[in-house]
Formats: sequence, C-alpha cells, structure tokens
Amino acid sequence: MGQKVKLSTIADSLGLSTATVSLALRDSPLVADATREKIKEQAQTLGYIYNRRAASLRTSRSGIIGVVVHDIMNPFYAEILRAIEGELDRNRQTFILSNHYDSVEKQRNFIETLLQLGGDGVIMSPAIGTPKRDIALAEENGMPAILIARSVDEVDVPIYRGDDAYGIALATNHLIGLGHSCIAMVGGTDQTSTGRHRYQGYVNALQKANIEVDPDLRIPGPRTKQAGFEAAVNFLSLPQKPTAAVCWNDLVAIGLMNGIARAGLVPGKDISVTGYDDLEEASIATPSLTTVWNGQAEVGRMAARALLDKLNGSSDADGLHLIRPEMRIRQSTSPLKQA
Amino acid sequence: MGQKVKLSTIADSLGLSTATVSLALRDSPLVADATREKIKEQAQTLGYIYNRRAASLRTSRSGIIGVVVHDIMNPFYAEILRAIEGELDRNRQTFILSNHYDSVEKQRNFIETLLQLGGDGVIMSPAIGTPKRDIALAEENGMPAILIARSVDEVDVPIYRGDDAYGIALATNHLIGLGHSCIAMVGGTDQTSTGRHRYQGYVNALQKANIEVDPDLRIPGPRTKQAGFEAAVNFLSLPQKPTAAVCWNDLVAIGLMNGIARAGLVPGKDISVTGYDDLEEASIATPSLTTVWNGQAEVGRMAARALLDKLNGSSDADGLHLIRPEMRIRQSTSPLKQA
DNA sequence: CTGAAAGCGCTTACAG
DNA sequence: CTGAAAGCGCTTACAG
Repeated sequence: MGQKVKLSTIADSLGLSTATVSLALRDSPLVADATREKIKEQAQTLGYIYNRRAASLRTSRSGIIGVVVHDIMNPFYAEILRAIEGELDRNRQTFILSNHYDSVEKQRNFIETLLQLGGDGVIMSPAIGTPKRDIALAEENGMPAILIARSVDEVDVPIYRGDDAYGIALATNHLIGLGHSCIAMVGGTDQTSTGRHRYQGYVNALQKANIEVDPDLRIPGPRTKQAGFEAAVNFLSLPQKPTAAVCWNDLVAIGLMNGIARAGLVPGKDISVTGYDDLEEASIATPSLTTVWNGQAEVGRMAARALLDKLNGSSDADGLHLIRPEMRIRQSTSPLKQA
Repeated sequence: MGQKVKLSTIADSLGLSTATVSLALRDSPLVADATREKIKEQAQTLGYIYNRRAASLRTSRSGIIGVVVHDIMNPFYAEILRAIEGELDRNRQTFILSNHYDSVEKQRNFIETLLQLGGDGVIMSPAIGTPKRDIALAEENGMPAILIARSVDEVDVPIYRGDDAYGIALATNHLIGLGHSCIAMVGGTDQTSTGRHRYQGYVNALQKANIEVDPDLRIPGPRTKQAGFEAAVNFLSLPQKPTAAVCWNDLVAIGLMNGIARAGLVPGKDISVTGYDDLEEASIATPSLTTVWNGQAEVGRMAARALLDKLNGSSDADGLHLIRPEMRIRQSTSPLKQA
C-alpha cells in the first residue's frame, strides 16, 4: 500500500497547485509544455493512480456503461457483446456486464447498481416481463438506455434488433421451396416479443403457400443446444411425421441435429433443419447449418454507437431500428425425398 | 432528471441531519426504529439513489471486483465466470468483466481502470507473457489479485487451477488402455503454463507405457472449435496414421470430430478422440465426448471465496491450489480396431 | 500560464 | 439517540 499518491502529492513535490497538475494530466492547453512534461514525469515516477470516483463525483460522468443481457454465455449474445466491446473500447469507456437470466428483479438490481456507480448509460436486452417503469428508472435518473434484440412495449428509446418475422419467413420459404410441407417449428416462447414475431413469421409463410397450419407442429420452449437435443425425441414422435424443422435458433438446430443423428437418422438428408442467427459455429456444424444471418455484430455496433452519440448530445436514434436478416444456405437442408 | 435527491434532501425534508439519515439507511442500531422507518419511507418516495462514488471516496471500499480472462465467450471461461458470479452476487459485490485476448497491454489497461475505480480486488486468468510487475501493480495499490486457470512464475498470490499434467495423463492412459499406441496431441501452445503442463502430461503417460514419443504427432495451436475443425486435415494426413487424438480441450475435440466426420470417417469408431474440461456441451456432442472434468465451477467458486476472504482480512490462501481432474468416459473413444 | 477556494455527496469520529 | 463539522480526491470557475 504505502500512502496514496494523489494530485496534491504531485503538486507539493513540484511546488505547484493541484489545479495545474489536474489540467496538465488531462492535456489542457492552458498549461505550459515544460510544466506539463515535468508533471507527467513526476506522476509516472510516483506511481500516481487517477481516482475516477473523485473525478466523477465532481463531473458527474463516470465513463462506465452497463450492458445486461439474458446470458452472456449464449453465443448469440456473446457475438453482440464482442461488437459492443470493440466500439466502447475505442471510446475508452469501461463496461460492466451482467446476466439477468430473465429475472426482472435481477435486472432492476443491476440498473440500480449502475445508477449508484454513476453509469453513463445502459444497453439492455430486456428480461421477459420488463415493465416500462424499469427503463424509465434509468432514463429519469439521467442514464440513457438502448434496447437490443428484444422490444418493450410503449417505450421510446432506441431499439436495435433483427426483423424476426421476415427472417423466419425466409427460412420457412426456403424449406417450402425444397418441397417440404410438413414443417415443424422447434423452440422459442410466446413470452418474448422475439418469440411471438418468429412464430408469426412461420405461420405467415405457411399460409401464403396455402399450407395448413397445424398448431401441434409447434414444439415451444427450447432455446439451448441441450434443450434442442432433448426435443428431438418429441420431434421424431410427432404423428404427422414432419420432414423439416424450422428452429428457434442455431443452438436449438444443432442440438436437434445431434438428437436426430443419435436416433439413427441423417440430419440434412432424412430431415431438413434450419437454424437462426448464423453463429460462428453454424458453418462448422455437421452437417453445416442452413440458417438466417441475424446481424449480431451489426446490432452490437449500432447500439453502442447510438449510446455514445446520445452521450454526446445527439438523440435522433429513438425508436425501432430493424436489421434485415439474410438467408445462408448450407448442408442441413435438402429437397424433400419422394416417398 | 429533475434535481438529484441526496442525503441532505431527505434530511432537510424531515428536519434531520445527514448523519442520521446516512446511519438509518445503513440500518445502524444507533438510530431509533421510528426514525429509521420514517427515513426509509421518505427515501423511497423521493426516489433516492445512493451515490456509491461518494461513499467509496470516503470509505475507500467500492464493492467492485474485476474479472479478466482470455475470452468470456469461450465456454470454459464462461463456466468459471458463472460460478464467480454466483458467489459474488451472494455477497452483493458488483463485478466488472473484461477479455484480454492474451494482450498484456489490454490486461494492464484493465487493471489500471479497476484501480481508478477503486476496485476491491481482481480475479484474473493471466494473459500470455504477463510480467509479475503487472500483478504487483494491483497488489501494491491495495487491490488483491487471485489467479485462475494459469500460473505466473514467482508470484505468491492465490492460484486456483486444475492439475493439467495429471488430467491429460488420465486421457492418454485411457487411450493406451484401449490399445491405442499411435496417439496424436492436437492443440495447445507452449506459451502458457497450461500448454506446457498438458503436453508434458501426455509425454509422461506415453513414456510410462514404453511408447515412443514422436514430436511430429503433436499438432500445436488449435484452441477453438473452428481451429480443431480445420486441424482435421492435418491430422488425417499425418504419415503415421494415428488412431486416436488427445485434444487440448473439448472445443478442439468437437471441432476435430466434425472435421473427421466431414472426411467420411466415424469419430469414436474409426478414430478415438478425447477432450478436456467436460463442458456442458461435451455430453450432447455426437458422439458424446470422452473427456476430463476440469472443475470449472470449483475453480470459480473457490477463487471468488478466496478473494472475499482476503477482503475480510484472512489471507491464508496464498499459493497454488490444484483441482484434481477426473475422467469422464463416453462414446468418442473405443478399443483399437485390429487391422 | 498558475493558484486559492469551493463543492461534488457521502461517512465518521466527536460532542452532547 | 441525534447533530455539526471535517474530509475522501478530484475539477472548475474565478482571480491574478
């Protein structure tokens, strides 16, 4: 430890005032070059550590940005976070990460902690059931919020996410184009906006192709590889014998393919499977996964940019910004085999 | 925004002093019950937000703990982080996460930022080439450090990691026991302590079984699924035609199996493959992965505990703590086929 | 170009 | 059981 080196330590040792030292260390042009150099050198040799708490107490800007998502370990969020990190790093912001695991309470605790630390802003993929007052809590205390991946009704902050209904329709149409008509939808939940949009997109595509929608072909729930794997049993025992599955995301699709393979069938040949997100992993799965690119990196980058812009005074990013998904056709889908 | 509600706002509105309000909000027994209740109610209605920067400036304790690892998106670290998170949450500490991507500079920046924020401690999986002075930087400024997963020479802080040499020998012996003698080692690097220990463990096991060690059977480098997938080409074209692969970790093993399958061979039957870590994913891979449990959750939990204990004054955890790995036998390994 | 002084919002002895 | 006052380490007008 030793005794703390602070501005006044440097100032005293050089016979200057703390005001001058403070200005010099932040490269103010008010300080003479020679003085500045001398001060910086001294700071270095004394091992001075800038106290951001003290500074931010004074300036009420902390350089801290919070990010809270369902689960940072989920590769979907991980890819978004990587993009956010890149953007914030470039702007020398510290970011604090948290999972809410879809607990509104955990999410609120995080927002409160962030406020206590004087966070400059927050990027969040809201937990299921997030009330708008939780977002208002941040905004009203001067901490702007940006939403990613999911919407919250009646909230007018910037939102960045993929166009889910459009994207899932791409996948469904792809399968219909290959001749499939008995197509199951595996995974997702009506409790999130994303879940509702994706199911709706699937239903729309079927109807447009005059294929009857059978609610029993929906296996709701799975959102992870493990759950997709376990869902294979249900999927394979559906009385309608689907020949294809539109999956909630890549994780579910990969899990489902593993489950199908375990049962002795060949995914991509016996059963066509589509994913969603186009994770890095999708292209190295076996078979490589036909999926829908969902622009994780775009979402992360744009959300971070929007927040930084907002902190710098501009605020024209409010409202919904949809990323347009794109089809990625690989080996996990193939034309319907004639019986 | 409105004007900020602070202690004095509450104090003034109730005709009390800030000292009393401060004590009441932190449940000091010095304050009369009735007064405390009144104060808490008022804080609630005014929407008071505790200013931790101000408090920590005074107390020099921030409730912030930093965690920096190679890559939080790597499931190995993700599983450790999950355990750390659980332990810190329980103790109402905020944790700040960062990747260093094996950049010593990025890691040092993080440590400095943490010091500036008044971090109470740091848990780190040190970047390749971390000099001991970077750890000293934290320690000397009153921020204790705990190492996980990797060691740094000549540093006497607590270290929690698996016993890599022992663990990889378990995997190697398992394959030898199945009759394999031409066993490749895929992935890892001599630049980390972990990499050196694992290769050494592999070499030791072979020598003990009187199997000649062929350096060409080592394919160094891969540490990700993608890299493991790509390494399959090299692996399959080795002139010695190995019948088994000891992989650096589960990710490499799963990638390698995918690559092997892509080449028309059946992993687990034609080629035996072992992983390392026993990620959640290992058991749902196809074939399910024979691997070595590496105690990620243990490491995370113990490291967090050690740090919290240290912050509370005890410090008997210095030095190396090895978690003993265990074999998990599944479907990706099988007896050597007789030619 | 540099310095003296106030203040950011808390907590903590110290009095009473 | 409650209050007055100092101080944590900065930054920012304001003077000179």
